[in-house]
Amino acid sequence: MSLKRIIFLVGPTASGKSAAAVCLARQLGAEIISCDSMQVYRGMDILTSKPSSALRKRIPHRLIGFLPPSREYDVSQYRRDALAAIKAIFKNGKTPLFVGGTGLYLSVLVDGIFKAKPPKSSLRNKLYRQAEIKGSLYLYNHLKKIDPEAAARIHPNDTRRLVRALEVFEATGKPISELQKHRRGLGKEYDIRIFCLDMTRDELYRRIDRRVEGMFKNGALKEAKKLLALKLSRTAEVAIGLREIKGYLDGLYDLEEAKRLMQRNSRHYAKRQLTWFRKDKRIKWIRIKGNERAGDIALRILKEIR
RNA sequence: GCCGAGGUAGCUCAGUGGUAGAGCGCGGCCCUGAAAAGGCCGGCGUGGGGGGUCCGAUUCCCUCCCUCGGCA
Repeated sequence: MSLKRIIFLVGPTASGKSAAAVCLARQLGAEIISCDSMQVYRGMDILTSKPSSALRKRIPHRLIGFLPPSREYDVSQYRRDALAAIKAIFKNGKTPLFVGGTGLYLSVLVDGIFKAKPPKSSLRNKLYRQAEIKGSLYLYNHLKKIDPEAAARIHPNDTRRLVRALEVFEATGKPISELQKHRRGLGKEYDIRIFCLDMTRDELYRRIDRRVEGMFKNGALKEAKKLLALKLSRTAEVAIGLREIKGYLDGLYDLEEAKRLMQRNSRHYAKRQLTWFRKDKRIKWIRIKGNERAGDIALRILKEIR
């Protein structure tokens, strides 16, 4: 018996995933599941370039805009929700097609995550306070004693990961490096195909600049104002665009500068995404030329699948 | 045309008689419960062109070119 198939279409921001995905989904008889840490939030539409309602009418999309931006959300919850979505799609007799640019979400699905209880904010806060008072090196040296393997992989300045490793140890009594070895992802049970859209850096950066330009024409400022008035979750509040526009609203610089910063930060983000995808050798790269149309891109991917 | 200031990294600029830095940009990388986050690494350079002095010039001298101010 052959394994059921799950397709992933990933790529840096502004590479044209959404449109290509809908074309591909039609050809495949697939339904789309978003693989994006920001598009889960309601009311963050322009800033996250959610697929248009026209696209979403053509093919069902899941895990988009279903959470208030005040709600905390993380990889583990995403995994749970994504697995449920996969189940539902198979039940419909369709193929799940994941589309998005959040590399961590992708690998947690494919490679799994170790089981753990949700982090306790009291413990986490305590560790951050320690880092602030005694410096992250203090945390690092502590980690080195209890989990040298993890310490070897984490840089002494990477407070976030140091805190996570220590918090896991305090909560479970086991080193995180040990727990991380026990992961089980979709890769074992399904036929996983991963495609990444790719183009020259110049072309990608041009698209990013254009996209940000378009966001402002479509009301990014108004959307950001509305969001900034809310109490945002830790994830939602760091969406590209919010900090930059807040600076403008606070009178630190003009709107042009806010736009420039958004473009630059999006470029940096895209670069990090590419680094992440590059190291995953399972990925099949789809090199896009000039202004290749979504339908043609989908066709090329289809050919690879069959 | 004359006077003044200046031409050094993609940009803005610092510095030195022993082949050059900083910030930003840019490039590479790490990453598994905040990931559009967080962290690490890298100077990427015919020092405007040509000539001279000197063991040695980006630095001193001459000349040409260019830019910006002022006077015409």
